[in-house]
Amino acid sequence: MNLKQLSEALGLSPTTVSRALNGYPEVNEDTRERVRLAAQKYNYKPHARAQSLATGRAFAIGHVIPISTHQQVVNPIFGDFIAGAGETYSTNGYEMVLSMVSDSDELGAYKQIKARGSVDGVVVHGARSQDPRFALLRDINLPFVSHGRSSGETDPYAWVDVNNFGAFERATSFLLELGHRRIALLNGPETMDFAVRRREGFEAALMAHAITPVPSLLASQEMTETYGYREANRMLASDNAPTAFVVSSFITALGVRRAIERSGLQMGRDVSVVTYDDALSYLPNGDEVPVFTATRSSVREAGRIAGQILIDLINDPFAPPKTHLLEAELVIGMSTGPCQTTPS
Amino acid sequence: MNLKQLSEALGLSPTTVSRALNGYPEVNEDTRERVRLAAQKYNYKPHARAQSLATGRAFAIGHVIPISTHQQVVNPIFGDFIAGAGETYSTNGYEMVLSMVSDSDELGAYKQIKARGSVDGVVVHGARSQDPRFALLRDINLPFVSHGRSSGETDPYAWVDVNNFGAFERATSFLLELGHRRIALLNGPETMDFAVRRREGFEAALMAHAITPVPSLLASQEMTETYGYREANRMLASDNAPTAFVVSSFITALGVRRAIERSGLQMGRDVSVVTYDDALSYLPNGDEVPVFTATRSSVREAGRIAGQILIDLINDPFAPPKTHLLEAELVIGMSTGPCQTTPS
DNA sequence: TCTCACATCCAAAGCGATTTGGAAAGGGCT
DNA sequence: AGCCCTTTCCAAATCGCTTTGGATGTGAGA
Repeated sequence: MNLKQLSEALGLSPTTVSRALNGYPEVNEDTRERVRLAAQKYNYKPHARAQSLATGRAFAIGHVIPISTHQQVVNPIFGDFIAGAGETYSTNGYEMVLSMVSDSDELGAYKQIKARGSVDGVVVHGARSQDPRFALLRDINLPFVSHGRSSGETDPYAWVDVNNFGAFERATSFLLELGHRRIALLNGPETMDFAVRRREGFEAALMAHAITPVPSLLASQEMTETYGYREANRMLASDNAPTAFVVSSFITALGVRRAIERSGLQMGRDVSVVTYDDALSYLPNGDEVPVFTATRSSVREAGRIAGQILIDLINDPFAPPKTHLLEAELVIGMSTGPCQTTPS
Repeated sequence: MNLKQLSEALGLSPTTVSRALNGYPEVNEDTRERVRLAAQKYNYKPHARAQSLATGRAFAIGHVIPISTHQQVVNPIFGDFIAGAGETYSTNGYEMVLSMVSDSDELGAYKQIKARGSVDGVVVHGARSQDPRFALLRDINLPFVSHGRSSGETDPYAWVDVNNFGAFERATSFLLELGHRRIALLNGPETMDFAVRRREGFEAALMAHAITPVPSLLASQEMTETYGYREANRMLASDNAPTAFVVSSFITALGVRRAIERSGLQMGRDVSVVTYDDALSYLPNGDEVPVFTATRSSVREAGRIAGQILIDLINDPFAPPKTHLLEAELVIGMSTGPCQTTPS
């Protein structure tokens, strides 16, 4: 059933039917109601492609997901993020189109998306410190919102981000107050902007206690479970092992816990762990009482907000781009306790 | 730059330019080359929406991701699956459009997608045993491929699946051969077709050793980490605790390991675990030597194959629908060993 | 009665591609 | 030359919608 057929069935012109359904004022309310009922009865839905050709708007938003060319790792937070964004889209009548692209030809992917005209805007995933994508997107005039900030950027742009600096400063301070002095950081890859901010927050907290960070207690890699296991093992076996870990990802923290237990130690008593928790739906942090002490912020919520900011931007391209800084909350779990060893 | 502008720049008609680019024979090879070069020079890409309006094909494939209304869990395998499908799409010039929809109005989502004409076909995620989606999709004439089979279906349909029965029969047999007799199964929700097949494989192996399954050693829920922890804890604390676990998901297996270690036992020595492993990119099963003994099949590969099957089906709707059964391999890790306790 | 404003509806022209049905030019044959 | 067949190109219709610019009818005011 298309518009023409529907209009014939109603004895009206396509113009009137279109206007009735789109809420234009120049149509009688009785007629509008009649049209509405008929549309429902015949399950008429405007053909999206035709509609977008006529309006010049795609009513779709693109997500370009970079996949690291070498490691081929799909970021686990991605599912929950787009679930959040998807909620926003569906309530606003938008579709979501996805491109998985190896990060080497990501820029080309944006150009192509723009030329093909299949989306009204894009969400930039995994902002890096000096990120060439921002300049490109401005250049080709494609509205965007970024998940994560990019420190290199001077011009304003729309973003959603977590206060990574604050979260890691707080997590580290919490451990310091428990008496820990040798604290390790298992960070994400520092090509990512968020990872840089997290390290800075970590270091700021140490500095405030007059402690200089030890390079051997810093790691920065793709955040897998085995990464946590391997690095924690290495550090725990070293000469002066850390008494506490700050970890950038829940999954990596699972690996850290495995290493701790493999060493015959007990997490929370012998070694403390604070992890960042994206609140992934399939990785809840325990039931009533949290397993890990964690700085937590829902990535799904971030997705919801990002979607809304982008839609607002598309509707009003000349408004100043909105930004949203989420604060991570510190939840106390069973993975932290006072430092046992007397500081040397 | 659109087709008309490009044709004017070339001094040709839009018709000829279109034909040149689409490989039609009625155009001189020299002209074709000239057109090609100009298209490249101006970075001309056909406008996807216009193209699909004219051809009646969207060159896009839909994925409807059901989110369990109550628990709001996004299936973790989803990211890797669509990464695989995405590879196939991009090499074939297709886009991927995603809808996250709460499973209560999933059927409506398909109807809407069809009416809006934004995709040429859909991938059905998470096939259930009696699954109403198949009838609906046939009814509205929307090509589809299913990830997972549906036992209720009698008519042929396209699918990709893992030999779940075989994988769990094999895993269970492996444990039986190690001397285990009290074996627990932590399964996924048995509304899912794959979960039913897995239990059947598990039971078949037990039966072959003349063992009747014990209800208290069976669990069937959403496959989170805490689920594994909770259920394993409960079972290990019970009167006659299992000496081995068969687990339906890597993430759940992490919870099982946590429970084992919390009980002061050692995995692989005191209690054995075999898990199903979807080979998620961010959850590798150890480095060189696998942590878990596992039946493994890459869900990303499944995504690749599903995408190809669907595209083939779209190109030739009257061909018999293709199917693909993946075999899971059994990899031996450190989580299994001979049964220590003498059978009672 | 005539005029004007307003409410209500419609015909036709886009949007940017593909595709049908020729038209024009060139070459081979009688 | 005259005819026909190829080769090479093009004008115009089409896909399903929106939107511009009227057209028609009605009632109020003069």
